[in-house]
Amino acid sequence: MPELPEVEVIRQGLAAALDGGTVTGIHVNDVRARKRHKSAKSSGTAEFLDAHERARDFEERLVGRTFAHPARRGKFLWVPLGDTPGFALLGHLGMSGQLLLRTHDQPDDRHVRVRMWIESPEHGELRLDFCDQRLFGSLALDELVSTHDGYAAGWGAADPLIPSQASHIARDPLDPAFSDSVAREALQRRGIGIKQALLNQEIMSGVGNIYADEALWLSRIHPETPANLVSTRKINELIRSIHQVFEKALAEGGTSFDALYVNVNGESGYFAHSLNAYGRKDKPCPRCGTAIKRIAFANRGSHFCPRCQRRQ
DNA sequence: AAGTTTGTTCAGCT
DNA sequence: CAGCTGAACAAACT
Repeated sequence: MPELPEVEVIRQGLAAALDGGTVTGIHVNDVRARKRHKSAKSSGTAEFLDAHERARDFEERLVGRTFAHPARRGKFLWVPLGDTPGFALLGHLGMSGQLLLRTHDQPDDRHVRVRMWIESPEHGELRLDFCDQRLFGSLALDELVSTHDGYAAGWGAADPLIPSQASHIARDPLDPAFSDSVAREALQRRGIGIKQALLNQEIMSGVGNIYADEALWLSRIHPETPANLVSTRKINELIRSIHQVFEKALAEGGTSFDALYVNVNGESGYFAHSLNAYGRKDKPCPRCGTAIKRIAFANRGSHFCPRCQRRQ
């Protein structure tokens, strides 16, 4: 369940260890963990063989390569290859993915799907383990393409180059090149519920189910209000609320952080935050005391205060 | 033991 | 083509 703040904490944690580091070895334990990786070569007919062939292609093309500085847009994280311009290791954590930095002698964590051995100029010999219980996350070696607006691709990115698989993702509210008016107009063009629009990463990125509920609670908007019926004033307030929940979570996530032990996962991260709406069904609204309501909406649970957040 | 939960992509509509 | 809906993916929970 990592959303933008959790992914950003991981990016910051990986930066010192990976920047300038060389991949001395790599092993894909579970071929499903890199389903985003598209082989450069044409592949076999059987899906099973195809997956293994692509896993081998991933290993072969990454071993011996050197990493540059990690970057992020929304929930997508990538590490450009310093010695192979135009390519980056791309990762998405899905719902349960973790990128763990370990020393060579540390015991295995659960669900290690891909392991890389790294020689880091700062920290010496390390392991980078991609762990994922539910396998919705994935790694890939991806090609870098130009950003649509010509600005640097995201946080940590120096160049206007973004992995092809993340190029359709909209900028997130913490991105220096994020535009409030572009995001507002994109939201107001849609007839779908405002919450559903927030979860669409092509309109604005980084927001998942939890922070969507929190930001809507903060700005007192009912999740099912059609996006095009939310006033400009309210949309502006909503964008400010998203900023606020992101910054707060980022500040909290960043404090308990150790460069050699990147272990930020959804669960422990969110537990540390004080949530006002998400997961608080039947508990009192911290603002007015009314019981928080939970509804199933677009195949997700939505939590809101029926008094503060009135339906339009 | 079937249902719930989560983010993204894609097929298939209007 | 743009916008939208629903299915699919995986596995640990209850």
